[in-house]
Amino acid sequence: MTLFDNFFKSAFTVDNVIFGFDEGDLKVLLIQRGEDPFMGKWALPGYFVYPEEDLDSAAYRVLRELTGLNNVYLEQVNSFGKVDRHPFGRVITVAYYSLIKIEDYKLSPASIAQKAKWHAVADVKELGLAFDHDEILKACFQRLKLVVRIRPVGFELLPPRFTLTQLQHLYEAILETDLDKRNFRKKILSMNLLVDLEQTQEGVAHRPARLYQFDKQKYHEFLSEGFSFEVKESKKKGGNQQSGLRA
Amino acid sequence: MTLFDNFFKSAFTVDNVIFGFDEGDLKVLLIQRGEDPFMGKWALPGYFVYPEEDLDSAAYRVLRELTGLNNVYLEQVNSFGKVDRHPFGRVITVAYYSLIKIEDYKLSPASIAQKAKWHAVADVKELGLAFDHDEILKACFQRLKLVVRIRPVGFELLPPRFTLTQLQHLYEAILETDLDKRNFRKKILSMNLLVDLEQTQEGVAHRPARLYQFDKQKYHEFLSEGFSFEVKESKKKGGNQQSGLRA
DNA sequence: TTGAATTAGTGTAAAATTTACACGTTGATA
DNA sequence: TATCAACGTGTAAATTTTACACTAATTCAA
Repeated sequence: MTLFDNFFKSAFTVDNVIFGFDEGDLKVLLIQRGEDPFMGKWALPGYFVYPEEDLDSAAYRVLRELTGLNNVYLEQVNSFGKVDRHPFGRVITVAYYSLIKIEDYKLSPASIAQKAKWHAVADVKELGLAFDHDEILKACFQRLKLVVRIRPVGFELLPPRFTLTQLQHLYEAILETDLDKRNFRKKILSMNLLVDLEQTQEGVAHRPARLYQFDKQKYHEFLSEGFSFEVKESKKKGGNQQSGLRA
Repeated sequence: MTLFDNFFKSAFTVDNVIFGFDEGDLKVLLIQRGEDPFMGKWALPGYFVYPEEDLDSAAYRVLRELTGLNNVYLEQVNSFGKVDRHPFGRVITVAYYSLIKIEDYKLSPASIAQKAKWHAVADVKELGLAFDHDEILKACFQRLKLVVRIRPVGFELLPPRFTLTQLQHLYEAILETDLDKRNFRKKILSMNLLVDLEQTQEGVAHRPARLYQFDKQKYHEFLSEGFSFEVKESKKKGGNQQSGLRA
């Protein structure tokens, strides 16, 4: 309550949906509120935007303080500003989502203080988050579903070495669907973004899978070329082109 | 300057990129600033968000006051909050874009007072907008390019009756590309959203084109079904599915 | 009245992409 | 050494996308 006095009638915050991937599940890092409103409830990590701070910087700050990580993928999604979304006053929040490698996450003082914990996204529906955070999570998850079709997000979410099955499970978790193994592999390998490490898993009670890593070089080429929604250039000199109209 | 005193150190605004389509060009409604900063420069219409007003409502209000229109397509895109984006203080703005039928737009007192004028989007680059409005316009235009692939935006931007060539020009303007006439028609007509009015243009100095209108019924079915990014359901009972991974 | 100008309207074949689908392989373990 | 569990692989059909060029309808000017 005290903080609000510093922020006039309305306040400006960022909330961050931090996605990770582990044990076949897409997860989100939540904190447990230690004060009213919504004491004891799970919520998205977020904080006020300082007067001399850009929005993106604020989102990075929240992420860094909680996870110790920086230089990760972070994207603004939407703003949420319903008049009554915070019971104590007018609070407008800008929602971000970020993708991190869950194994890189270490318990920080902030994460302990805020009782941060990973939750499977699928389980959060029943949990019921504080404020309008269910809605924010939904919007960010939706956005991730879009982005996964354009950007190879595995690079951001998986450990350096991974199997194709792990990658497939990641896509299945994000898209909330089953994928055909052979078609998935065909597609992914045809993108030429993966390097076959010619190593195999160890210590699994079945045929061990090959390990792959992302080709960082090609990944960045990929992003700079084909991004910003490919309208394929025609081969003709005249520049006749054709659009999908519907993907 | 006086207004800022009412809004403490930081202020929240909405800015609205109002798109229209006319004479083969995608246009945007700009106002000419009558005061500092950026006096005389063109800018996006926008205004402060009132304390008791939702963000969307504020965006609608800006749109309504300027155009007299309501019940149009309006979508939030992003927030812009760089510390120095406004020379007089911290102003965080939420950007919206809306699609209107340019022929429905009537001069309002507000549009006269603010010297509102339609500009071809292509020409705005050279114009140079106030604040970071070039960036905002770019983000909204980009978003429109995405949305046009999923949602038949012609419904929002064209007059009730139109020719297929007009529709094609609209898509070409948005996608900034040329489309093949036959392929375009094939695609559009296969969507089954158009009604052939069995009328033709009049008063044109060439073969007159057929007129079409959107089938409002099917348009709404279309939006409720296939929207929110179609992951096609498999025909199998088991639920095996296949994604594009890359549109 | 005629032909020149201008835009409308139409189909097909090749290429590329997507989809559906099943079984032998490998290594661990009991 | 047999069983278990997940790995890894190819092909054919269906669908979608792409490339491409001429005739039709109307106005206008000679």
